[in-house]
Amino acid sequence: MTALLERLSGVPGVDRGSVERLLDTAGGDGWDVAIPLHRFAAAAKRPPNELAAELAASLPDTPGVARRFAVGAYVNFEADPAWLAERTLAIVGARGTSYGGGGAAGPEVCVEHTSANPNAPFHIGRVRNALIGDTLARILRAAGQTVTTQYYVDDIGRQSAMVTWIWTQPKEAWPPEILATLEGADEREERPDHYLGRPYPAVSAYVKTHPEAAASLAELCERLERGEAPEAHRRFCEAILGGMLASLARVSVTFDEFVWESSLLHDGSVDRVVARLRGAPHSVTEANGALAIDTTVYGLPKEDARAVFVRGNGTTLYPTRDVAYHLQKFGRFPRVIDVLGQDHLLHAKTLEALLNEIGEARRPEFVLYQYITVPGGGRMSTRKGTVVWLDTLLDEATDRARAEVRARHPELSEGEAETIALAIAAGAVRYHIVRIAADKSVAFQWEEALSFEGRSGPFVQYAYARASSLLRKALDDGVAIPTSPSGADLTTPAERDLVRVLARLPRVVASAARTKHVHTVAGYAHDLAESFNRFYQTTPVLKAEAGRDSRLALVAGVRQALGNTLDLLGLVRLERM
RNA sequence: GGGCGCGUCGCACAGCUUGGACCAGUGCCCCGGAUUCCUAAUCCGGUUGACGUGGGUUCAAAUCCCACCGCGCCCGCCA
Repeated sequence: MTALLERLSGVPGVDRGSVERLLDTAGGDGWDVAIPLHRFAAAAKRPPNELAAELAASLPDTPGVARRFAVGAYVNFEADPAWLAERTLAIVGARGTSYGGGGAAGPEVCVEHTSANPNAPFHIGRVRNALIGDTLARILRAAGQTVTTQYYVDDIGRQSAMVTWIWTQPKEAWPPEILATLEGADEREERPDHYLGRPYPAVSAYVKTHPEAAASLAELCERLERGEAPEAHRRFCEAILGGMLASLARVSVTFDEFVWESSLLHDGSVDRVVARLRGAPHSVTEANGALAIDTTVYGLPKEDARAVFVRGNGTTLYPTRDVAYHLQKFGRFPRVIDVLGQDHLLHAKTLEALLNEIGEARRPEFVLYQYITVPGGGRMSTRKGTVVWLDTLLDEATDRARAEVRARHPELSEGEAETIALAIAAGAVRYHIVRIAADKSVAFQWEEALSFEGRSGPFVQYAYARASSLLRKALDDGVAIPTSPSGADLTTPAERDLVRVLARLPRVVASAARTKHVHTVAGYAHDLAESFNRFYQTTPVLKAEAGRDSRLALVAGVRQALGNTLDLLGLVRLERM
């Protein structure tokens, strides 16, 4: 390949990068790499077919390349399968759990994701943020970067204030329509996010039509901002947040740090942002005393071209506080990534404008995702009864997985079966959401989300379990797993294909880390599992008449890669299922 | 009205960043097969496509550009 590069480098208009990119072309019939020469031929003012034939004939032999030949305007290379198998398995064996990752460390990065208001349980729409963010963090870590994940807890805004507002009133004083939301609920049986979150939608609707309630809520908001929150407020926030985090823990999502919005008010950093925005180039004062930035020059799609950063009553807004939060992040991390829903796009643009206004040159990188909608279309709504709670989905998935595990493995203890069922349920849900590109909206469908077959998390987990069982059996039989196979044994179509997919993992991880497209890793996981299943189905290993050791080594390598891929996706490795 | 995103078999997705073996790949569904043998949550075979529409650039377009159509979200002194 190097020789090819050198030959082409003599051609005017050809740069090394454009040749290297072509090397990722997928393998086809009889070839592993195909280089189209049209563009080089054009630069050299030669017919492409002629150039291809000449190069194919004149390139020096390269280790690992079994054959090269010209077809039309393409030069094709066929890898030596034995060489590829030995080399790939040697690398997998040497890298172990870090196979697929590595690379340059890069700057320390902060990934902020989820940051859902502590006012209600997670529904599966909200959880998309957490799963994209958590998976991205895993991929970046695997790629060699130092990652800190942060959850920004909004304990200042109206959402969390509504919870405190209603719960600090005696129940006798609750409006009937709000009280009704507690019907049939038992505080001792429901987690705090579910129980305390019950009245929220009703409260939200109520204050829209009852001015005195709205005024009372506004007063509470002001108190929160002044640092005069009722003692119970933090308790409610923590209780609900705790419940929400318990949901996320079921799908293996955890956080390194939590940043409470109130802390930015109390340490004066929000005040400093306000002071800097006051003196900003496009700062304006509105009639009622509110402070804003005239965003005309930024072309934001806002009708009045105003980004208000202090209300008429002197309190601040979410964008103002978010500037303070980002300055804090910039102070600690050279690189900052925010995972945001599509509805926050304008906020992201506003944030950039505000940062520009205070002369801050650094910017966060945004990962935007589209919503998960309900089958009939539209967002999930508690009032319309179209909400699917993460916990409900996981419970149902666990029930189904449990039944399947018990049917397959009656010998397992209840505890073992439960552990496996939980892992399968979580795997199905995680995979189902993260397999789709972030910029696609998803119409949620129960049966799809609960599928354990085909392109699913359990499919990948199953392939891993099969590989594990096979190796376990080998060890039980006293067969050692060899570390260096003979590639010459691994030449059936199923083996060659499996080796090729196995060898692809490092490129997949590097690409996913660069583009922040986490779904590509899910796609790869399926490809590898599928390729392994095909091999498994068609190729005897333990009972192989010849080449058993090499096949065992291949299985060990694939198991390693499958396991690493499961880690990247946050799916539990199961040794049996 | 303005901004952003999406539009690929019946359904759900991949491929688009970096045009090239894509006369387009995967899963589900449907039909037919495979288990004396390492887990059948598997595998094999079959059926299914105007890549939203129209134009442009190019030797070459699902991929890049323009327009239009459809869908989603946003355009708050909410977050």
